[in-house]
Amino acid sequence: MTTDELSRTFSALGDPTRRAILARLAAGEATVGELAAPFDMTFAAVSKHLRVLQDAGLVSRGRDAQYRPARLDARPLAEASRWIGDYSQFWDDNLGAIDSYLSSLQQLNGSLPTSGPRDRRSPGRTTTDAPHDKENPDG
Amino acid sequence: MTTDELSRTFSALGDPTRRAILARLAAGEATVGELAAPFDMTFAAVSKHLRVLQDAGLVSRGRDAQYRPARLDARPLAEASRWIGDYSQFWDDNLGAIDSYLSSLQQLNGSLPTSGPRDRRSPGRTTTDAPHDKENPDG
DNA sequence: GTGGTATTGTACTAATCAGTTGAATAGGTG
DNA sequence: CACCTATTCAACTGATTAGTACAATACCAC
Repeated sequence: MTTDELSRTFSALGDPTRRAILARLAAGEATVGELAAPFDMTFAAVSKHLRVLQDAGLVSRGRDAQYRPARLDARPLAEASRWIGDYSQFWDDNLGAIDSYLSSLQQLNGSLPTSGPRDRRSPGRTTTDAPHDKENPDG
Repeated sequence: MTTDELSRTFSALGDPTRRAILARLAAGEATVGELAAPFDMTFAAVSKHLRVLQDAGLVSRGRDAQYRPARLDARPLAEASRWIGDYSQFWDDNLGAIDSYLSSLQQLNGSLPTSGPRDRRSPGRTTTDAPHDKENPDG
């Protein structure tokens, strides 16, 4: 189903059990049994979570006798962090970006006190497909 | 059903349509119609995506006549970024943390060439519940 | 080889999800 | 008022997900 890397990463992180597994793996590699211990869950369920993390590239597995130790692979996290980082201006820049964008538009428009640019009263759609003033963070 | 904030945020980000919506909203608030335009999808579907983003706190809605303009709210992204940031040592620290952890354990163990600490040959589980050398990033 | 431990595969269930269609609501315009 | 636009609600479908139980596999020790 050709789900992109970023989607798999974020989806994998969307489950608290999987985040806890990653947290555990941050302290070093661990077996399924060790990973399953804190949870009220069968080994098979944890094994499935590991499979999801593995498909997202967040975990790689080894082999040591019966054991298949899992270890953290943080590279996809770096990519996810980079994606989120593209929005950092919207929380650490005191929302300056939004404000300046809106005020620049209201300057052109002269009306509409709080709600920004609403101009289309005709069915013909203005070509508002990609009005990004920076490149689309989604790639 | 009592899904935590972080899970909702990451799950919301796990869909490329929703990420594209956020990317569009980074350029300023937009109506459902505007947001739906680039997608081969009904308005209702986009409306549902917006509901998910809203439940994750990533989007807030306004009211302007028939329009319910959506605008980006990046605060949950900051939290998500902070969570991922707890793992940044594992990608920008040249994997030093993992290496030092493993070598310190092998130093204690003296055997097991590549696979780290595998010691439990008895069913009694060693209390390996929370062996973090930093506090659990999951809270 | 037999038995024990660790892990995964298979088959199943209940819940959630992404999407649809079509009706309903809310508001502006003639 | 009737009509049009924008959006959401309700009901439905097909796919995915998180979990289970149990069998199968892989490996080690005796």
